[in-house]
Amino acid sequence: MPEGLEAEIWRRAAMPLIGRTIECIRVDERVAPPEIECRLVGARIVGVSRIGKVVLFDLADAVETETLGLHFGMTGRLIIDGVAPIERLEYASAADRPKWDRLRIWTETSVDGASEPVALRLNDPRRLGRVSLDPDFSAMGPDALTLRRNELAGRLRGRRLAVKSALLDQTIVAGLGNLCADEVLLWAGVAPARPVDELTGADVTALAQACREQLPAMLRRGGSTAGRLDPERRAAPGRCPFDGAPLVRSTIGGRTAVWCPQHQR
DNA sequence: CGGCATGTTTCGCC
DNA sequence: AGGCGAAACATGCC
Repeated sequence: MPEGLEAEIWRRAAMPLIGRTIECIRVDERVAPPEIECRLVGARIVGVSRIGKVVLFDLADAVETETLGLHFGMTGRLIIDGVAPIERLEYASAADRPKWDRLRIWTETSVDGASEPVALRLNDPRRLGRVSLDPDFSAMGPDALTLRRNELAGRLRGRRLAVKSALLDQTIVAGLGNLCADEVLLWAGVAPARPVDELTGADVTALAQACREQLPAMLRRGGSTAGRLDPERRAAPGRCPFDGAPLVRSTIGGRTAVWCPQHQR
């Protein structure tokens, strides 16, 4: 479930780390560069930002490194000072086993305490998440939360893939995952399998508007599972929350799409 | 036990 | 060459 909305929740939760110095690091070398330890110990966290689904820690005094990037994959979650801002990840284990920690960072304030909570833990059972140094975002599309109609139109120009596949392509729009993509299509009234070269100008406008209006609303309510198509409704598609027509489940781009054939065209 | 799952990367085919 | 779809990745859970 970690989509851009979850990354934004974690970014905000990580703000208290700003100003702290990294004292100790442990990584799972299968998902993180081994040199991270010698490069980052002694560095200071000077900012926390987000691009799409990636949380970024801006560093000062690190060795040949500006930024630490956290990619959560399908089941990664962030724990800051022992607190998980998102306790339950949909489709992921509810457990939090230490053996699933892929990155641990201790800072000076966290080493002090008797209980010694780790300042930052990336806990990921399925190990599809990644830790990166100075990640390259040159190909990344505009962020979904602030997407403008013209930005979307520009990124879709010359393409013919299904609109849902386009929304999930991070080089077209950054931050949307499977749940948010379905939610945006539901609000915009666009069928997920529609090829993008057949979309009208009004469709593109509606898609961008659905992103700008619905994604922040979902963020306030708790993330990508806080939409009209909640996980229960996805699992056993009931009726469309807008018009009551039976919802349909289909596979597009290898992912499950839930949509309403009545009003999504 | 088999099937399914939020994401990204890789492969092979036009 | 590059767009696109399918498969692969890894692993827990129902």
